[in-house]
Amino acid sequence: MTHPSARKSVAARSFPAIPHRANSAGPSRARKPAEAISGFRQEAVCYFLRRADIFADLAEADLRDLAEAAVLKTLGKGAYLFHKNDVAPGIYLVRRGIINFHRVAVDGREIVIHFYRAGEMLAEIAAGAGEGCPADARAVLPSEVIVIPRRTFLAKFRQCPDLALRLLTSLDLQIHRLADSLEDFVSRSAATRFVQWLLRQGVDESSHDTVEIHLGTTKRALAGELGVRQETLSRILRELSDFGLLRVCGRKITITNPGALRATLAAGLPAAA
Amino acid sequence: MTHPSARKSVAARSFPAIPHRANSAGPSRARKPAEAISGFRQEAVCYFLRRADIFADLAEADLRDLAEAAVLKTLGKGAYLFHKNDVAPGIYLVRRGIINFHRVAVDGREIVIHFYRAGEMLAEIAAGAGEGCPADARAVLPSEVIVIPRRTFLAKFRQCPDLALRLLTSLDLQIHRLADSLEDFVSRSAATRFVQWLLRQGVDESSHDTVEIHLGTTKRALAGELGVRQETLSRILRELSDFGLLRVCGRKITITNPGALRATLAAGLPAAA
DNA sequence: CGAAACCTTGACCGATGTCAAGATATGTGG
DNA sequence: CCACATATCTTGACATCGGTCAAGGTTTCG
Repeated sequence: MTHPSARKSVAARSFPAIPHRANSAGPSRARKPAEAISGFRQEAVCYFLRRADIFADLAEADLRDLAEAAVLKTLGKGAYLFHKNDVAPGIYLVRRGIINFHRVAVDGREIVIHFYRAGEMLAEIAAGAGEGCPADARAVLPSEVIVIPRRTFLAKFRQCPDLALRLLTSLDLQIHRLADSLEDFVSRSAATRFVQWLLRQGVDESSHDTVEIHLGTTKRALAGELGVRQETLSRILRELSDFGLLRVCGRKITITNPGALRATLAAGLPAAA
Repeated sequence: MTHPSARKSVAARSFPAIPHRANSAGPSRARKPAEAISGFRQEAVCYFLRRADIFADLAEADLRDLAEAAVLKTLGKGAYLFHKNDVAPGIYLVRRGIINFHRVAVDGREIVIHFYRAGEMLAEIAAGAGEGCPADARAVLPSEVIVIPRRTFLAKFRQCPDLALRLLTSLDLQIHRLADSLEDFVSRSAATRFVQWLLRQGVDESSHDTVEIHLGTTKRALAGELGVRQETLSRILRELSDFGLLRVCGRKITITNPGALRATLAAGLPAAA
C-alpha cells in the first residue's frame, strides 16, 4: 500500500507555497517575473520536482537540467493526457487536479486503475521502449501536469544510475498498487473497499474525533475509482449512515466514529446485526 | 498481454543440458540448495540467460559475469520461492516448472497474479530498494529457478545502462499484464477469460485444425489461474463441450474448432442460442 | 429560470461463490 | 495386482453481490 500518510499530505499540498529549507539558493536566485512557457517559472518546476521522491536527492544541477526540458501541460476537465497504446513523450508529474488512469472495456465501461493526484507521478517512460501506454489518462478536474521528455530523462540517468534505480522503485510501487487493486477487487466487497478508501483519506489513526472528508469530485467519479456503479455507492453510503458510522452531506462525508468504522473492516459489515 | 507466440514457444522450449542429478526430491533438496550450483555448468546458464529478452543483446563477457554469480534453486512441488514482503535476493528466471505468483486474501483465498513458466522472469529487483515483494511465489510443480543476485545485477547495469532500460521495460510489461488482469476480472466473464486463456495456449492463429492442449497441472490450479472456483471451471468446460467447441479428456483439452471458439469472443458465449 | 448533470431508490436478474454429495482418478502399501 | 486412502473432479441446489433498468428528486451552472 502507498504510505498511508503520503497520500493524504500529497492531496492536501498546494503548490507553490511550501518553503524548502534544503534549497539555500532561494534568495540569491530571487523570483523571476513569471515568464517562460505559459507563465510558468523554471524555478517553480525545480521546486516542485524536488518534492517527488524520485528526485529527492538528485544533484541541483541535474534537477535543473530536467526542469529546463520540462513542459507544463494544462488540461481542461475531461481532456485526455494520453490514450492507451500512445507512446508517451516522457514521465508526468501531476501538479494540480486529478488524472484518471483507466482502461476502457469492450462494452465501453471504464475500469479505473488509479486516480493520480497532485504530487504523484505517471512513469510511462518505459512504455516508449516497448509497447505504448497501458491505459488511458484523462483529467477528472482541470489539471496541470509537468512533462519531462523521455530523451532528457534517459540521458540523465545514464549520468546518474541511481535515478534509474529510483524509477525502477517507482514502477515497482505501481506494481504493488495494481496487485493491491486486483486483490481488493477479487476478495473484498464494494462496501469494504469503500471503507478502506475512506480510512486512507486522511483519517488520523490515533484520533477518535469525527473527520470530515471532502471528495474533490462527484460521487460518480468516486464510484468509478472504487470500481462500482454509482447506484451501488449510493446504497453503501445509505447503509453506513443508517448504522451511524458516518454522515453524508452533499460531497462532504463526516466520519462520526473512525474506530467503529475501522472495526467493520475486521468484523465485516454490520449486516443488519 | 505477452506476445501470444512468445508465450507458446517459451512454454514449449526445453532446456536440456544442465546436468542435475535426477531430482529425487528428498535427497536433492536435503543438500543445501546453494550447493546445487557446483554441479551446474556456467555455460548452460549463459545459454539459458541469452534466451531471455532482457539479456538478448548483452555482451558475452557481461553475460558471463551474471552467470557466474547466478545460483540455481530447486523447488519441490508446493515449496515457496519467497513470501510477500520478503526482500528478494535478486531477479529470478524460471528454468523449469511453474511458479504461482499470488496474493493471499484475508479469508485465505489465493489470488493468482501470474503463473510464471519456463523462460519467464520475476524481476523483483526493485523490491529491494523499497518495500518487499508484492506477493507470494510458490512452485506449482517441481521447479528450477535461476537467481541472479541483486548486487551483481545492479553493478552490471551501472556498466550497461541499457540493461536498466531493459529491466524497466520488463517491469512495464508486468504492469501491462496486471492491468490486463484487472480489466479481465472486472469486465469479462469467467468463460470468456477461459477461452482467451485457451487461445493463448499455443493455438496457431491460421490453422483450423484441432489443437490439443495439455494443462500441465490440475484443473484446480487452472481455475486458480483464471480466478474462479473449480466448480465454475467445471461448468464452463461442460458448457463449451456441449456446444462442440472442444473436448475434454482428463487433463487434455482438444479444441475441435479454433475458429468457432475465437468467434465466441466477439459474439459472446453461445448462450443456449 | 431552465437544462443538464447528478443522485437516490426500488424491482429485478445474472454470474459466481458456497455447500453438499457423489464419482473418478491417483498413489501407496501389502 | 488389489485395496484402500486421498485428492480431484462433477453436478445440483441455493445464496448473494452487484449490475441493469426505470422513475423521480436534487444540485449546479449558464
